[in-house]
Amino acid sequence: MLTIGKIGAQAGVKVPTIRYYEQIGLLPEAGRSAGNQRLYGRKALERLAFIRHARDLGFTLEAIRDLLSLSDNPEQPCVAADAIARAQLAEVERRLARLTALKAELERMVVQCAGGKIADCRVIEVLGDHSLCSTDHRHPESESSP
Amino acid sequence: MLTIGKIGAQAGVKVPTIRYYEQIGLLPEAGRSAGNQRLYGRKALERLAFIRHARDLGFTLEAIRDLLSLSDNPEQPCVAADAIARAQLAEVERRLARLTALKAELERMVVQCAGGKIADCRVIEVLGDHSLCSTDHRHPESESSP
DNA sequence: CTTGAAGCTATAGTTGCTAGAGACATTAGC
DNA sequence: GCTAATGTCTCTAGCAACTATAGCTTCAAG
Ligand SMILES: [Zn+2]
Ligand SMILES: [Zn+2]
Ligand SMILES: [Zn+2]
Ligand SMILES: [Zn+2]
Repeated sequence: MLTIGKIGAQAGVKVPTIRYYEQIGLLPEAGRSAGNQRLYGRKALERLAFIRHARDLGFTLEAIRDLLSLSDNPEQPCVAADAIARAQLAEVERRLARLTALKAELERMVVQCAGGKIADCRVIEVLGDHSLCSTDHRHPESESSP
Repeated sequence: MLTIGKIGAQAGVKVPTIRYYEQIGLLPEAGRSAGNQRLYGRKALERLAFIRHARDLGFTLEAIRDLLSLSDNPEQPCVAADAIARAQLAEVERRLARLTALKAELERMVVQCAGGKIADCRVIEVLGDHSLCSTDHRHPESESSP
């Protein structure tokens, strides 16, 4: 049996994050020691590692919740799991396309600026006027998460 | 003079977002009509469009705050503005690299799964074991070991 | 047996908004 | 002029997915 700090270190997840996962029902309530401290076994560690890995791959906690409940029923067909993975792939491809456009725009900005006064700064100028951009990088969506 | 809904439509920013920007000091407090409604002029519209464009390019509000205060001093050198843009470019490139690895991993997962039971699902299997991955796609910030 | 690290609960903060409630202002049609 | 529809006002709360703090209790090493 491992303490919360130990599985945290093993799975690469911070202690408060593990408690958070338990709080939102992603991890089952852990058993407790005589002194009320959480104790985990091998199954809990595997589950936590699964969550961590899926988070690393950009899945939302909601998607992970579904994946976990699927993986708890090994006899079911895996179509649903594959669909979640394909949706995540599509999402990653969307972000990739957007970031590629952003990169081009930012490169143009920094390359075109000759340095000098703010009044002549190409960065400031372009930021103030999208028509100076070379691509249509609009269409706002999550650009921040992973 | 434009109402909040009008500049919102012109700049492509939702009304509550404009009020939020004012609240956090990104936009100056707007003048008011006799009936206490916000009124905006051309300068405010330009400032809002600047913010919107910078957001579209992925800048944080904190970076935008700095860019705005720089652009308010046109005689200053633009080194600081260029540095912010280059930092943003670096950030975009970092995300791009990570998303590219993620895309490869997700593609591998969905391609390798033959369909069938969850017990044999490659998606579930790989999510449970990072050593089955072909790249090191892990999130850098989350990993800080002593 | 003491001390310091690790654990506990509970609350609040982060970022960049978005949604809702309930009251007031403005405008269009009649 | 009047009414109805829309627009705007303030305020609060909520989203994801944690992270940080405060003030305790418990555990393990020396
Ligand atoms: Zn410049
Ligand atoms: Zn642009
Ligand atoms: Zn499968
Ligand atoms: Zn992996």
